[in-house]
Amino acid sequence: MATTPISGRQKNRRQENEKAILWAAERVFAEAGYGGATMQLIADLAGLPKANIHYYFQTKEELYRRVVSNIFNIWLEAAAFDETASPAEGIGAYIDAKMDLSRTHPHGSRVWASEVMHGAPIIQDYLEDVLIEWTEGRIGVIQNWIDQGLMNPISPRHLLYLLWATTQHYADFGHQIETLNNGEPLSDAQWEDAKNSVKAIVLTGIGVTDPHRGV
Amino acid sequence: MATTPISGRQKNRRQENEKAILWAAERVFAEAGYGGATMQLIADLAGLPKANIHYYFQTKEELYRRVVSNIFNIWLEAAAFDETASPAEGIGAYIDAKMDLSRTHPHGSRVWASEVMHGAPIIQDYLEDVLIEWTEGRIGVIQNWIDQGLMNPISPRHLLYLLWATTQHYADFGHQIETLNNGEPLSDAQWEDAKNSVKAIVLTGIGVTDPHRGV
DNA sequence: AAAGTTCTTGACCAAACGGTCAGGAAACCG
DNA sequence: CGGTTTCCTGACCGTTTGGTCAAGAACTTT
Repeated sequence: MATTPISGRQKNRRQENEKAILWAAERVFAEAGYGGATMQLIADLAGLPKANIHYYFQTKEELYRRVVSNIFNIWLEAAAFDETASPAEGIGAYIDAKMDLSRTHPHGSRVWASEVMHGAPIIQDYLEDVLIEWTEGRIGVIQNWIDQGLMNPISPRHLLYLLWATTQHYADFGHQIETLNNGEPLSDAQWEDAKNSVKAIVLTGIGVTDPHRGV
Repeated sequence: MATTPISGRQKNRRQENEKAILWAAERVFAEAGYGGATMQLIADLAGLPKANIHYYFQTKEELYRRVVSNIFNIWLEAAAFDETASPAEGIGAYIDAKMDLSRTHPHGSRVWASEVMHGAPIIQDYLEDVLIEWTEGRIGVIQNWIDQGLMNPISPRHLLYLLWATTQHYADFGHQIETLNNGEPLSDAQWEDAKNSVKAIVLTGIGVTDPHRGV
């Protein structure tokens, strides 16, 4: 009775090992890039022999693809906005959500950025399917807001690019930001400051003022 | 007399070869990352045997360092703003200049982004010396504008980050933007559109309106 | 034209890479 | 328990990598 014979012990182990490998792979791919990452480094960080990594993920590319698609799904699920909200609420909440993602998932953001920067050789299909559809949906929402006179008539597409660029910058260029912050990571207060600054510029820029603040 | 025996023929050749190698290296590093780039690929693209590359640049790291520092210098020289201009003129021109750089030097921008994203292992000294100084100077300029009441009191630092992020996004994520543009590169008109959209959001966002346009 | 310097290059390493495999250990199931 | 499947891993392999080298070609200088 000391060792409770849990049914599905193997299944648990499998999940844990896959999780550990994906966790390690995300970090190694983020720090070294796809080409610079080695299966040995991933194995060491995951605390498993290299051959075991290949038992769960047959090739480096398969492992990488899993890492990238995980990130993409997190990003899609965690951050969206729809037409039920006002522009100030919708875009404000989107900025908050994406800034939080940059803080909690910086490695993932960097893997994604690296992949896109190098021409998206592995996940081009994601771009062409899911991302195009998502983007066109959001452009429609913003255009509706404009048509209803709820915000300035700026190009929805370029507004989206500005939002992506700015929020992800805090993850992708986190090292540069840290260097410009005396080598220290941003504190809680500094993250709040960053979020508020971005929201102040963008919400004013599109002609909606934060309803909870006078100027 | 058919072949004019130019003195310094070797010197010319040296310059041309170094130029060709740096040109090729910038592209290969941008497309494959530091780890994924191979000296053989660079050699092939430069049209020289691999051993010759090593004659001009002893190691891969030395070549890479030259590429990155070239980019950094172009970026510093081509884009700046000082207090002689108004915020609208200064920041507007800065956006124009950086957007143009993103269009004309996308590879360089990507190499720089990759390097910073992976923790700046090679050019950390640049970040700590030149970039910190440059940034603090620009923050001072913006703070002066704010103190004189010429623009809204937003955080100069986060405004800079937003400007860097947004303008460089058009180079670093150019592939994604292209995919979202039916696989076509942005046309001249679309680039103008992008520049105007960014300027419209940012200049309105900081409380200065483009003097040459009514709302 | 001879001597000296710089440049060029095919052939060649040692090291590191992604991936394989056989055979043993552990867990599951009847 | 015994049979079957799943999991684990040290040793190994072919390939590619960054880098070297020696011998010759090209250019410069005297």
